Amino acid sequence: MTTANCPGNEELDFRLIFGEDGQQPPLGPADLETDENTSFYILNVGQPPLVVSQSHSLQRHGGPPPAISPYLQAHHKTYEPIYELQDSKYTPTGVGGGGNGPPKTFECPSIQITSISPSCQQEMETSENEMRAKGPDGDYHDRPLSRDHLYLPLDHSYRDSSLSPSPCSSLSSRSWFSDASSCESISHVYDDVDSELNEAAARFTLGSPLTSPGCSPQTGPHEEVWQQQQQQQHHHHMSPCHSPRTSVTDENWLSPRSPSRPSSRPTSPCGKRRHSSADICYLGSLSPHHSPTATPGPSPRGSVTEDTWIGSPSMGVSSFQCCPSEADIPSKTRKTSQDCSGAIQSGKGDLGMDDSGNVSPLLDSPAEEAMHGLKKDGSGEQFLSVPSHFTWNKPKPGHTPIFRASSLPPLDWPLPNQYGQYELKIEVHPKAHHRAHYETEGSRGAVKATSGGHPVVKLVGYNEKPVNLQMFIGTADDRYLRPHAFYQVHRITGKTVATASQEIIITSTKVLEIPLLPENNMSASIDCAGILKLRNSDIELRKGETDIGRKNTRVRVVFRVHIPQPNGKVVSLQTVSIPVECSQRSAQELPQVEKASISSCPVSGGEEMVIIGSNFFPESKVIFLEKGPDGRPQWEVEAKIIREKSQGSSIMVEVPPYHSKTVTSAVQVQFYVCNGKRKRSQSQRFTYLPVRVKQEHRDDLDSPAVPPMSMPLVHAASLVCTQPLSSPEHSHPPDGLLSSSPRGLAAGLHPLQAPCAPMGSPTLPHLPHLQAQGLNAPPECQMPFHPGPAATARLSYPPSMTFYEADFFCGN
DNA sequence: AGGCTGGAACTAGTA
DNA sequence: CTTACTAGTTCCAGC
Repeated sequence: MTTANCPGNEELDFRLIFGEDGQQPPLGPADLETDENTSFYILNVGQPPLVVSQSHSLQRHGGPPPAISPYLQAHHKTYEPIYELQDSKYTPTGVGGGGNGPPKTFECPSIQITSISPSCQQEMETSENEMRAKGPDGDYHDRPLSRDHLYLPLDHSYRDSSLSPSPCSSLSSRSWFSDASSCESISHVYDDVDSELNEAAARFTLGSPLTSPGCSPQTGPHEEVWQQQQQQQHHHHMSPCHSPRTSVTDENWLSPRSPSRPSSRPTSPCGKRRHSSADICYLGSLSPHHSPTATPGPSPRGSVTEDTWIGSPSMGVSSFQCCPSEADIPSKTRKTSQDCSGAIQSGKGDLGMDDSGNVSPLLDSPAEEAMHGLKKDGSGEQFLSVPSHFTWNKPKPGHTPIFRASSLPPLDWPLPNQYGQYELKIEVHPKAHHRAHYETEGSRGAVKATSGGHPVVKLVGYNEKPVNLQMFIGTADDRYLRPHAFYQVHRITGKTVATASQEIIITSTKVLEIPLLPENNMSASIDCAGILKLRNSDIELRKGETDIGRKNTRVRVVFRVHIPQPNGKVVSLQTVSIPVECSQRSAQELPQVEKASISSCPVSGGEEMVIIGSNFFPESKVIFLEKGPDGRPQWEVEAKIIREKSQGSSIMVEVPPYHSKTVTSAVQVQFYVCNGKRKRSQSQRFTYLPVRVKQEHRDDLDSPAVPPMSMPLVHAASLVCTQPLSSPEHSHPPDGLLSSSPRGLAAGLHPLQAPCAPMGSPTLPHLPHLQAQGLNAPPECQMPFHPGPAATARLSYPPSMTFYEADFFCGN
């Protein structure tokens, strides 16, 4: 969807599409309130409440419509056709569809392009013919596709195509999206569907996956759903497209690759596909033998069946994203951010498009922009960034995490980890390294904890009945937390796995659902979740994908729960793990900072700071830097390493003096450990304090009220004076700044005086987006948070020295 | 036999 | 244009 640099393509003028300023059109999903009064998912209200068919393909093959989780359904944001059960309970409805009367969905804010690249026309015609061939009885409408409309990918087309069994897909979504349609129609539809929403909410409460499969053997909607989900999985296993390596697992089924690819190493001996035009010009082809993505050949893994391709939610859009122009080339490899400030660089992240294309929360604060800028600075990686004036609506600070059961928040929607008496906490965090496996590999096992066990997640404050813990793989960059484009959670099964789980797809992201049972104290050991790496080339070729895969190998594990409330609504909480490095190479080579002894010091510098981490070598350097608004370093200095007090897992440095001694407020800078060119740790935040703040800060640091095991994070102290709290949406603090104890902040306390709340604790309900950025600290500091005893002993650190968790700021 | 691991070969892309 | 390097992906072998 990147259009800024599409010579062969007609440029999209988003200002025209979304109105001036890039504002989204009225009633765009993200624009809708999420409170009790409205739903930002109104677009899906027309969907069948409980069971919907998942994919075109399944239907096309005459198979029964597999069930999907109500969660899944609820998450289907719907720029999609309405489906009706195949057994004549449901058939696609929508404009031109088999339904009589108007569709009960809302037109999405799809982007329409008023021309089509000639190079794609032929394929378009082919596709069109196929579409027509389906006829009204099929999933497609006989209404010819409008060539005058190019439906850009809603987002994550790869995942949409490959992952989602969602009914949302689809071809019909194009037809359904009438030429004449617009969001204007929402208003009159909404009234009609409101009651349906309520109904769906009621059903959710009764029959949602909140009831785990392992729970009471009651029959009912939930059990039905579970069974249907099992059937669904079974169905996929019965897919005609089997992997030569393994059976068709969910993973395979979710694979983006076309079944027609002859080899898992499709092109070069190493399977690297080139971004050739031949690969690129796939658009418009709806042939089941042609991947909607650029993958030219079949996958031996049989990853994606014809069914999944056809039924993929993005088919309705991505396959018609014509124009094999530069837009098809991995846009991340282009350094455009500087050049096209006037043009919109689109894509999931940058435009704030969420998984299904919804305009989603986009953090657009100055700080956020600064963070965007930070990326540009990287040596070699220049990420497309969002011009500051293209800021979509985002969740309003202060939103409560209360949602209708039928309109659960998108996966990239910020959620607190605590609300009221509820708290979702990660009691044991995953290890900082987990080598993800490729599709061409076997599983590399479940994510483990440092202790050797597995991550443990617990829901505190609710013990009434089972709820499902959702888990997915999120990003770990400096932008807002969202599903990771290049990694998916992978369900691990086997005798070594004790925790039940099931996979569902939520807007093209694989989500593992794990029951939290009262008998287990609403706690679960996550021994059933591995991480699958998707090939960068597959992802980057997606339309609309702006995340770059290269060196984007860090993830965070995201956990969510939706706690049912008596009123039929749910409280949605989310917590995220520490960043997890998933690359073999990176894990071996990149230095990693786990914690530091101090988070700040006076501008005069000179204090000793011990950095604890891994992959520290004698040649390692510690660099302090400050970046300007454009993300470029304005000040950079190497800290003096005290070699005699450094060793393998720790480095002691002398904090260099700040370049200006006259600052009147705290200054946020960064430091990182560098093992050489391109071998940097993640940047860590550090704060230089003006003199007047110093004493106060030191007092706090020395305060015995701060228990070693529950130490606020490194940057906590920096929050004191740097960011106004009154309007975080307007003065978005940098990520690290978000991590201070909201509890303390909310209470007006110095962060270090506050109890140790997880970073981003929802006790600051007006800062939900902060937590969503994923920089909340390990709630209970499972990481070695206390002063490392060994290190302390060996290196004779001051007894009072306390280490602060690295905040894993990714501002490289 | 199959899953899990660690290691490394190999290649495309980049500097 | 060539070369060296980097990082991603695949394969192999062992447990």
